[in-house]
Amino acid sequence: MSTVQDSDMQNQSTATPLDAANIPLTERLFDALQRAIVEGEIPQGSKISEPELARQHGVSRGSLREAMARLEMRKLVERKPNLGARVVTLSYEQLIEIFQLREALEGMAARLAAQNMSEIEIEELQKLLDQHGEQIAEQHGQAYFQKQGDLDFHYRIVQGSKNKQLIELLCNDLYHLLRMYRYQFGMRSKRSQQAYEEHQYLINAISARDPEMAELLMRQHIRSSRRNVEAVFLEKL
Amino acid sequence: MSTVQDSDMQNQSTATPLDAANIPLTERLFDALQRAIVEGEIPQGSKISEPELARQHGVSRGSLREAMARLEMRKLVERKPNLGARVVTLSYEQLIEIFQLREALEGMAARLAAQNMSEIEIEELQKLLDQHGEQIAEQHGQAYFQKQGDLDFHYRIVQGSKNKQLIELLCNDLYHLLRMYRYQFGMRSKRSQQAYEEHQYLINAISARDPEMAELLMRQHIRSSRRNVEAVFLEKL
DNA sequence: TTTTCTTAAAGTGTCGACACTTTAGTAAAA
DNA sequence: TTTTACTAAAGTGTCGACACTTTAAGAAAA
Repeated sequence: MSTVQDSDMQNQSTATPLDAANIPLTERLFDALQRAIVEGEIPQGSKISEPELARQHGVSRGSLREAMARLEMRKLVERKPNLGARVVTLSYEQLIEIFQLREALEGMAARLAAQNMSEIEIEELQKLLDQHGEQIAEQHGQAYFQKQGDLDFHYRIVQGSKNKQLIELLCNDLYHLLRMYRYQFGMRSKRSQQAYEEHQYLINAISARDPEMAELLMRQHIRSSRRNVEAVFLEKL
Repeated sequence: MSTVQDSDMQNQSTATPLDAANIPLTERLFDALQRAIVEGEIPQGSKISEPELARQHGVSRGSLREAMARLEMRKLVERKPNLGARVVTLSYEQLIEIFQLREALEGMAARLAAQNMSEIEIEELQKLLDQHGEQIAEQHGQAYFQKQGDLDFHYRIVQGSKNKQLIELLCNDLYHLLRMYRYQFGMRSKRSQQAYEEHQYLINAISARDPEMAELLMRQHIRSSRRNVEAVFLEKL
C-alpha cells in the first residue's frame, strides 16, 4: 500500500534519497503524528498532552508545538487556548460534506485531465485499471486492495489535471482526512465491480479529450460512492 | 471594508468581545503577519529573517516560528530547511489555477445554497445586491467599492451552502491568497455592470430553488471574471 | 585583477526553564 | 453525606540560550 506517498510529493529529493537527517525534526514529527492520527493509533477525540507526547517522541515541546500548529491547519487536531489540543472527532455529517467537496474538486480535476494529460499518462492509467480488473476477477467481492486501487486511480487523475492548487489541495490537505475516515470507519466498498466500470468510462472520456463528459462522469462516480457510504451507514443503525 | 473578517469566523466570542489578552500571542501574530503579507507590507518574494521579524513584533522566535508554520500551510510563505522563509511570489499561472478552483468550489456552493439558504438569507442577499446597484448607478465605471461588494456577495453564498468544509476552505484558506492577488495586482474590474446582472440571475436561480441552474450561473460568472483578468493581463504586456 | 580559501557574522534548528492557567484532589463547612 | 474552598499537580504560553549551517567578507594564491 504505497504508490501514494504520505508526505509531500514536491520534495526535490537530494542525492541520498533516504537520509532522515537534514530533514527538520519538526517535519518528521509532523508526518509521524499525522500518520498516527490517521491510522487511529492516537484515537479520535482524545486529548493530547504536549509534555507526554514530546517525551514519547524524544523531542522538545517547542518542536512538537510547531508540528501541532500544522496539524491544526489540516484540521486533524483542534486546539483551544489554555485548554490544549484534541484529535478531531469524525462525524457522518462531515464525511458527507467532504464528498460534496470532492465531487466539485475531482470533477474539475477530471475536466482538466481530459485537456492536459499526456497520451503516455493516459496509457499508464489504462494499465493501472487493467490490473485492478484482474484483481477483482481473482478475489471477488472482498476487495481490500481495490480500496487502495481506487485511491491510486483518483490520485493519478488529479495529478493529470496539472493544476498545482488542485493537486496540493486534494493530495495533501484533504487526502489525509479522507484516509482517516477510511481507516476508522472501515468503509468497505462492495461495489468494486461497478466502480471499475465507472473508471473505465472515465478513461474513455479522457482519452477522447472530452472535458465536459469527463467531469460529468467523475461527479457521478463520486456521487455513487457517497450514496454507497450513506447506505452502509444506514445499515449500521 | 469590513463585512468579511480577516480572522477565523467560527470563534465563540467570549464575554468581552475585544479583549486582546487571553488570545494566544501566536495567533495574533499569525493574523498580523497574514495581513501584512496580503496587503504587501511585506513584499512578495522577500526573505524573512526570524530574529528581525521577531524583534519588530516584540515576541520571541519560538512564537514567531509557530505562526510561520501556519502561514506556510496557507501557502503565504515558503520555507526551505536551513535556508529560511520567503513570502510567496504571485504569478499569473497560479492566479488562473485559483480561478479554476473557485469555479469548481463556488459552483458547488451555489448549488448547495439553492438548497439550503433560508428565505430570509435570500432576501438579505437581494438587499445587498440592490445596494450595489445603487452604488454603480452613482459612480459609474470607477467602481472600487464594487470590488468589496463582489467579495461580500460571494461570501454570503458560500455561507449559504451550509457546508462547513466548503466555508472553511473558501473563507479561510483560499480567501487570503485571493485577497493578496487583488491587493498586489490591482485587478480593477471594469465590468461591474455585467457582474451586477450576473449576480441578479444567480439570486433568481437560488430563489427558485434551482440548484442546477445556480451552479451553472456561478460557474459562468467566475469564468467571465477569469476572462476579464486574462484580458487585463494581456493589456499590460 | 580574478579566483579560491579562510573565517567571522548571521540565521536556523532545537532545547530547557519559568510564569501563569486549568485541573484534580483534599480538607473544611453545611 | 454533600457542597464548597483551598492547595498542589499538571499543562499551556512564552522566552532566552546554544549548536550547527549557511552566507558574506576579507585574505591569500594564481
